[in-house]
Amino acid sequence: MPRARFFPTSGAGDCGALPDAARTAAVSPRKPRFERQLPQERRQALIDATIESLKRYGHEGLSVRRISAQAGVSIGLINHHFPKKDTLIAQAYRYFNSELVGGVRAAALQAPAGARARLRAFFRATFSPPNLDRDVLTVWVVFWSLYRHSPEIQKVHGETYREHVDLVRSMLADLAAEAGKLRFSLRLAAIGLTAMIDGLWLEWCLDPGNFRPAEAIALCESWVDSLSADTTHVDIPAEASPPSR
Amino acid sequence: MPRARFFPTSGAGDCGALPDAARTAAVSPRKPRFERQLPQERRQALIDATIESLKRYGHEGLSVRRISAQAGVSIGLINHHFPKKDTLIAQAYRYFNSELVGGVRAAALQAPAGARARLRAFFRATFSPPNLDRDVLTVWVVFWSLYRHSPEIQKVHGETYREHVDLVRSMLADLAAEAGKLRFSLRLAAIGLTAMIDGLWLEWCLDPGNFRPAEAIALCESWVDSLSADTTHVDIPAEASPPSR
DNA sequence: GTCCTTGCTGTACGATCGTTCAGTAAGGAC
DNA sequence: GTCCTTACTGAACGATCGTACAGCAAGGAC
Repeated sequence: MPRARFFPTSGAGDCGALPDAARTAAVSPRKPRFERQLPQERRQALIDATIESLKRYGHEGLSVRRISAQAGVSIGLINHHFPKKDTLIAQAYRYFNSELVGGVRAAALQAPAGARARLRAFFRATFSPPNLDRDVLTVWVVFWSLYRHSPEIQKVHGETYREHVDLVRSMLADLAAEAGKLRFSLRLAAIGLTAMIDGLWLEWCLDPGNFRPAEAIALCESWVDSLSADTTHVDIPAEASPPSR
Repeated sequence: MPRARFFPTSGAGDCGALPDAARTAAVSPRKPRFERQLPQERRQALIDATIESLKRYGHEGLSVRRISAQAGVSIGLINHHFPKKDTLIAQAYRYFNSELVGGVRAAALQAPAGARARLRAFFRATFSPPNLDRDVLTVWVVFWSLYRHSPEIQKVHGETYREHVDLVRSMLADLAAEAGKLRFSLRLAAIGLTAMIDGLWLEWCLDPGNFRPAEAIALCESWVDSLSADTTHVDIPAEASPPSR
């Protein structure tokens, strides 16, 4: 799956109406009204158009008319390639998430060896484009708003979110192997770091004027510092129903 | 403004159709078809119904038909009390936010004296009902999805979010006065703590099985600990455009 | 060239949306 | 009791939604 394709150059958004010259004077090699594409490619183009439409119009960008206009195709083509609109939405959500998670994962993996270096690269990728983009929040929030009443969206969310947490946890596990016992259990440390990252990302997207990306990175690094500092281990009081994972 | 009114008992949701007995046999003291209310009270009832409708139906709960059904009134009444639907939505958002912020603020203010005690009460209020409720996220996400294209929502968000950040900052200022210099500037410490809180709250609402509220509180307390621990002060490298606040 | 597959178009349909408005009736003033 | 104000109802409007489907046409097979 090719990456870095979030801003498709294909969809012009003003398609559907041909220039007059092409209709009235049907002269010479007669330009075709549309181009056929392989189903697989057309489906990806529709997914790209869906994400772009959400970026532009927010929740109103979810309609088949907006999406088809963005993709430069007719309304009916969506139902030709996807049984229902919801199927397209869910697949767009999956693609959107996998692109973002894949980006930060790749940044972490190709960093110099060592847990701290990998974490640093991970933070830098998280707090820079294309991840740190207000449009990403716009799109994400629309998907979230479908969460409670769409099992498809729930399924996709569960899978991609797990990917993200596992990435964070594996890096913290490496850190623990290098620096000794952490202040929290690995599980809790991953939860806390994920919360810090998500919260900072959310705050920045809502109001980018509040702080600079470098400051967000410094806050994350500092939290990791305090994790591996050899203070007393914190024990959480047990309760009735301990979490399963 | 009375508090603890998030689950109005008024709107039954099945109103609109009267029982047959009340229509056909017009006997005796003839029950009135509806009850007049003061505009102020009816407006609040519609705001309550809006929030309840969003909790139940998510984004689909935004329609005037769902809201009026929830409130047990006719469709036209909404436009009788609010010029446009968006006005009702914005006012519901304001009320929703002020209730939640007001709750945690009250909890912090009536805690025993001392910065740590106030922060502890603040954390406990944040990570317990009615704040820690999946329905709250459902409602919030719908409001967020309107953010980018609604100046009204943006205005309300800016005002109530500022309230929240100011509350966090004042408590951290007290902490600094008691415990000496913090690891970060007051501004950055407030940003980090807010991020940790919001991130944990978000994670829990998306998947309550992941961790217990007590663990979230422990993570927050631990972060405050590391803030006031007298390690070296972290300086963030300056950049081109420093944030204004 | 002709044929055939099928990607693709675009109208049509019923449902639901936000808003309007003419009319009804609740309930206090008197 | 009568009158009057106005909270309230509910049908109707045009716009837009997701989906269905009959027909057009691109472009490879031959």
